[in-house]
Parts: sequence; structure tokens; C-alpha cells
Amino acid sequence: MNLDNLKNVFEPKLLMEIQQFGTWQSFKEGDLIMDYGKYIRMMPIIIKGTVKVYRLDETGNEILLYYLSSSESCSMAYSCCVEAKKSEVKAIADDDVELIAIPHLKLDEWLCTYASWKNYIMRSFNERFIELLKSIESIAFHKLDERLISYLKEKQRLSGSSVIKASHYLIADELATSRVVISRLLKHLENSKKIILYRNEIKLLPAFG
Amino acid sequence: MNLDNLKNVFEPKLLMEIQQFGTWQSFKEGDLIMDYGKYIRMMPIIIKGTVKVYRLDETGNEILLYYLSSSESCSMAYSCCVEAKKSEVKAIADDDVELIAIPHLKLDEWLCTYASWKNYIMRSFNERFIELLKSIESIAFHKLDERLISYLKEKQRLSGSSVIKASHYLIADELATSRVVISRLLKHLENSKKIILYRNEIKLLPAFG
DNA sequence: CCCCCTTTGTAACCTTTGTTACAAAATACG
DNA sequence: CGTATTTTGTAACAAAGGTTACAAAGGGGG
Repeated sequence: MNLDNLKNVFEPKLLMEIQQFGTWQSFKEGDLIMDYGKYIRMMPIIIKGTVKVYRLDETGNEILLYYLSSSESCSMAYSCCVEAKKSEVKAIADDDVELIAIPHLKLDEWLCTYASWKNYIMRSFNERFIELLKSIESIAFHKLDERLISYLKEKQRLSGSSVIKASHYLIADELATSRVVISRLLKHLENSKKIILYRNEIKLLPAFG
Repeated sequence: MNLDNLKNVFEPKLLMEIQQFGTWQSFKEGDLIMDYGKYIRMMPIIIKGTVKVYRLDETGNEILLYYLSSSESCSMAYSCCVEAKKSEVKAIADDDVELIAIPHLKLDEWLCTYASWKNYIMRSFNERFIELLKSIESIAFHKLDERLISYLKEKQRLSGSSVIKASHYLIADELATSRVVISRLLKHLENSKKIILYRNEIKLLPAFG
């Protein structure tokens, strides 16, 4: 593995430091990368694959915060590192994942020595922030059918494929509703020739938009 | 005005710098502190009063992000400063507000020179983050009646008073629903002896909890 | 090839929330 | 004091989403 994805993000000297001080880690689909309550001493930068980040709220609901993919990082991990706190999130490999873990001492150091690092961190925070805001907007102002469509489009964008592999149950879970409701809405979309349903698969047709 | 509120947050030397480089600003209830599209070159630290921070989403809905009160700061402003971007948020004084504005050059500098500053910034990000997560949780998993009760309790906590000054219309707006619905739910709460309704006022009774 | 488990389809019904419409009360303001 | 504006109360209805229950189809493993 190499750090080519990061070439446009960091200056060469910082890349060398990342190479030197970072630790390579590999995970297989479904692997638990980080769990609630563990101490975080490293911040991950995703090189390959996709990571799902969850949070457990006070009432025991597990909520999907965001997906991390190539060259992205986890703001929650960062702020945990800086404050030396236990993890409030759980991270699971959504497919096979390669990442490089940066020790927390370097996080601090680079903030002062590399402008590109500081910008990267700030941009990460901002992107996660905007991401959450979009979630709120989506839940607060859009009906489930619209949200489902956005969800499918996002999956399409992330995977680069018009065939989405997911069960109705999984989708329901990520949209915080029930399976029956999702099945109903998907069936509507199929009836209007926007998608075709298979077992564990949804094919988006050209008419899907 | 003085910086006593910040004594427990920052070390004395940093306090002096804040005093020296920060600019005092006062606003009256309802004043526009920051608007969409303006360049942000200062980060505010609230000394007195409460600020409401809004964001405009793609579909034109204005959404209340969070309240800022004493010794708190606005993470959105911070990341805007660092990336020299235009404001994506609007800030309105909820009552009379005193704040001290820190020029963006100092933001960067202090990050390296004062550990307490770095921690403050990180904690701010984290708090806003958690705040948003709570919003999502609330909207996604709780029914309107529960959300209304939380809303009233939060207002009570922030103002320190059991009498909440707000019209049904305002509440409906902040919970992203319609006035009629809020009136209905409030009337239920009144009928069950939890609150008493007046014009522009809601009195929380002991039974409210 | 059979059994089991997961996934999907569908109906019927209930609850919550949103909408429209209209009236009455409170307040602001000239 | 009288009129305009804002705020609140309420009814009646519509729509969206949640729940329960049950059947059928698909796939995996022995």
C-alpha cells in the first residue's frame, strides 16, 4: 500500500512523516474497527474502502453518523484524542478497509508545523458537520419517500454502481423506520419503473434519475 | 465588562492576550450578529446573553442549529475563519449580548502556543457536534409530544425560569412543525395540569417534572 | 432434496402529524 | 376608544407513517 491518494492533500514532507509515524491497519468487511468506551490514541485516515461510524444515544438507539471513505478521517476520533477521552462511537468496516493510524502526539505537533494538516483537520470537522446538518434537514423537512430516494442515490454515488446491495431491513434501520414501510415505498418505486427489486439487491433504472 | 467568566477556561497569560487583541461588541435583542454570505474574520466568544445560530439549507429552509451562551463559541465561525470562507450561518441576539471577537490570525497562533486554547476549540467542536447529534436523535426517534417537553425543559434550563416566553408560532418554527399542532399538544399538557398557558407565556408547573 | 432461516409482499388497522378554515381573545396603535 | 394585528382555541379532515400478522419466495447447509 502507498499514500498516493493523499498526494493532493498533504505536502511531501508531511507525507513522509505520515509514512514514518503512521501505522498501517487492514480490516475485512464487517470487522469492528473501534468500539464504544475504548480509549482512542490514534486517528485513522482511510486509504481504501468505506467505514461506517455509529453512535449510541442516551435512549439506547444506535444511529449511523456518517460514512468515511478514501482520504477521509473521523472528527470524533480526533476530538477524542485531543481530550484523551473514551470513544463515543463505533466504527465498522463496510467493505475491506486499509487505513493508516496517526498517533495522537503527532496530531498536535503537525497542527502547528504543517498548514496542510491544520486545514485538513478543519475541513474534516466542517465536512462531518455539514453531513450532520444534511441529516437533520433530511429528517426534519423531507418525507420518507424523498429520503429513500436520496439514500439510494447516495449509495449509488459511493459505490459507483447502479446496483445497490442491501436488504430492506438494513435500509429501514439506516433511515430509522420499519422494514414494512421501506418495502412499501420500494414497491411503489418499482411499479413506477424507477427500480427493479431482487433479493438483497436493488437495481436503479435510467428513469430513476 | 470583564473576562471573569473565562477565568476557569483560559490561563492568565492567554486571558491577557484576549483582552489585548479581542474586540468588544454589544448587541440588543433581535440584532443580527452575522448573516449568510458575509466574510468571517473574527471568532466570537460570548460573554453575556444568548445567541441563536441558524443555517439555510439547499431547499431554502432555515434551521436552528444551536444556542450559544456564556463562554461558548461558534464552531462554524471558527472553521469559516480558518478556511477564509463566507458565512454559512446567521446569528441573532436572543437577548442583550456582549461578546469578544478574536481576529483570525490569533486563532491560529494560539492553537500552537496555548494548550488551553486548543482544548477550548476542540471542546467547542465536540459540544456543537453532540448538540447536533441530540437534534438528530430527537427528530428521528422521539414523537413530537416528547420533543416539545424536552424543548420546554431546555428553555427552562437556559433561562433559569419556569415561565417560558414564547408564542406557539415560534415554538412550532423551532421544532419544524405547524402552529396548530403545537397549540394542540400544549393544550393537552395544560389539561393534564403540567403547564398553564398564557399569551406569549407558558408556565411550567411542579408536575411538569 | 428437505428443512430452516432470511428476505420480501401485502392487507388491515391505528396513531401521529399536517392542513384548512374559522372564531374569539389579547394586544398594539393611531 | 375603535380598529388592525397577533395570538390562541378548536373542529374536521387528509395524509403519512407505524404496527401486526401472515404468507410466500429464495438460499444455505446438512
